[in-house]
Amino acid sequence: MNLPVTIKDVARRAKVAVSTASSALNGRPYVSEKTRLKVIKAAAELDYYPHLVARSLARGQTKDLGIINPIPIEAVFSSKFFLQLIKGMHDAAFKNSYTLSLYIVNNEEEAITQIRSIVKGRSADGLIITNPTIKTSYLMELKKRSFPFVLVGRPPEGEREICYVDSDNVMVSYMALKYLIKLGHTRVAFVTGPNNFTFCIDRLRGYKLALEEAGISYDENLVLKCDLSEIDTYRTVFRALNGKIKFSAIFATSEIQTIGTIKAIKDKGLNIPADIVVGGVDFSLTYLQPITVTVDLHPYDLGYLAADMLIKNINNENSRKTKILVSADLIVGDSIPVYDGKN
Amino acid sequence: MNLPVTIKDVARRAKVAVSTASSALNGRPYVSEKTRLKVIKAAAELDYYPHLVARSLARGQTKDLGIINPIPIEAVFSSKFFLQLIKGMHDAAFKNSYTLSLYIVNNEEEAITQIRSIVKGRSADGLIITNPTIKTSYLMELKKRSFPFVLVGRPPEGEREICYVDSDNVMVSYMALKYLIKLGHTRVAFVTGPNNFTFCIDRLRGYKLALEEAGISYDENLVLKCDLSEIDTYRTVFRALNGKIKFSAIFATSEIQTIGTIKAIKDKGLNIPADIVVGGVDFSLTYLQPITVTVDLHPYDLGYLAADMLIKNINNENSRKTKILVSADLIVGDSIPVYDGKN
DNA sequence: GATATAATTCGAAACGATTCGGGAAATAGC
DNA sequence: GCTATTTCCCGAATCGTTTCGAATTATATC
Repeated sequence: MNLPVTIKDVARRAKVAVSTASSALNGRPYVSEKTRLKVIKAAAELDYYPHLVARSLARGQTKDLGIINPIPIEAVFSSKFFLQLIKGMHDAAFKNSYTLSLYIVNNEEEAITQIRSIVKGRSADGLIITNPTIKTSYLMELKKRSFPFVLVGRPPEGEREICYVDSDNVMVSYMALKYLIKLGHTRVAFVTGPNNFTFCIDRLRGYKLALEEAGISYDENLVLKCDLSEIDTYRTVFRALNGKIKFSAIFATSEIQTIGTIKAIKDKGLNIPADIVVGGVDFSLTYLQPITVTVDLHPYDLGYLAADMLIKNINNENSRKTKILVSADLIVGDSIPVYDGKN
Repeated sequence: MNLPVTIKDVARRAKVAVSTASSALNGRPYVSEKTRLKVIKAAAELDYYPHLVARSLARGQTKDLGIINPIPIEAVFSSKFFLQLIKGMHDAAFKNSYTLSLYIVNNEEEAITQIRSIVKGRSADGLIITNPTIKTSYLMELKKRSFPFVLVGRPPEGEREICYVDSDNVMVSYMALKYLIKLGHTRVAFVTGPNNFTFCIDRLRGYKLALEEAGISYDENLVLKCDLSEIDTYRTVFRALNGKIKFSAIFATSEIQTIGTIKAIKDKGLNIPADIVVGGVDFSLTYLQPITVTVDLHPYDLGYLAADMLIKNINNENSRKTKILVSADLIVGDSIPVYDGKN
């Protein structure tokens, strides 16, 4: 009992051909108003809903966008940045009647397998890849198959004609550093991630640039490299605070790292900003600890624009635009927003 | 150019029928070793990969599990609980060659629409619904269509024969409260969520039970209800700390609420546990503030078991088991684990 | 009222796999 | 060496849509 009702049943009940029923339900032209109503009525009476898989096969598109994040999810999942990024993507997708599939993978290797399966199995119409690294193999493959995809983050050096949405990452740290330097800090620790992430490369570049411009010599010891997780950041910063390299300010280059940094400082028993001045990225005052300066990357916009760009690509209305930079905003201490879950 | 290669191409190249090629590639019996190798070779040479949508249609199954969380994602997305829950589901799904689709919705209404689309459009083989509320309409619908689904959380009172995986939520708060009472606290504030979530109902029950057993009278004013977000918890607790109702300990009934609670206390300038004793759920010491007692719900297990149960349901090997309770563990202060991203 | 044109409707062929049933070929049994 | 089984392979049907072109009907034109 309770057999699934197909468009055939609808057609039969409305006494029209299957093709007519299909046209009627999809609002295509050349269907008289009379039969359209007849079909719609029949469909409603039967509680008909199209079989999405069958539709995908027939139309040659899934109306689904895949999201792949090739780094451990714990390094990303608990951040407001990622949350807002996803929300932005969701809204853009939803507006265009696309669905979002967030694929869970544990590392880059799994990500590559997953990408291959999606592309070759055609289970999504396009792909958004967040946190791209400098690895190019899978990008090449996507390009070769001309499968639509968009990066959130800059592609590896040398890769041309790859669509991406990114912050101007050089600018991000440049702005923040410039501000900290203006406040008189000459020794600013720089917390960042591994060098295979393009955004880490760029932000280090911005850091150096600001120092250079201010005539401050670059001290490699001030660069604290850790993986992108909160716990590793926490440990690294804690260790640095106990070390002999001194600094009066510290700047962390991602939301999660900012949080890890703050926690390390507090656990060390230091006061912010009395003992040490903190700068961060995407840090929002849900509560607690104000910091001196933060950079807002507008993750919602990044996500929205990425999904939107991808959809345009899929529909070949890309207008040749292959790159979108979302400008970041410097936010000084007392105007750091309270995060309340809204965008 | 670069036309997608189908099984037809493989069959042609291997000089066999399409059906034979299919059987060979799917490892079915009654294919001679010779032709099997021939087909596999041809497939490899052509870099063949099955069209997943077509396969789904033919097989009548998508091999995909949908996950729906009918509350705002910000109330869940940034928690380690949810992260581990998802990881558990992923691992169980992966092991059984299922894929996971995490649907992003903003509220219960959107969730219901989404569920309907998935069920009627048959775009997943089963559904995991987290954080179920007492609303029953969509559960009825799922049941009526006999669509496989599993709740993470207890179904609404009175709903029979619904599969679910849950903690023993009465026990969760009962245990914690009992411990706090043993420490001498008679006035314990209880931070919880709205009464339309089954787990909130149960945990309040456990709270009352522990009080009753200890002969402490229940004071409604000590129950701090807020929505499940960190910010609302923060505000509610902060307000309570400023109010005239006094309490020596406070227990928060979810990870996010625990965090919000701690932050409020610290911002209020109080010391934990000197000024106030804190108990929480799923709180892990990534850093910072030790608390007196926490309850570990084992979210990874919850997720794993939920996905596993769902898959069994889909394959009709459910062995009549409709309910799994994962027992929670009480963890006292100095043994609260450091969260490092592992399970 | 015949013809040209436009509006509808329909049947059939896709989409790319899987699966069922039947025949051909190989093996087994005696 | 003949029949009875297996084993193997194939063609055709199927999954539930959409879409293309042909066929039909209605409307417009003169």
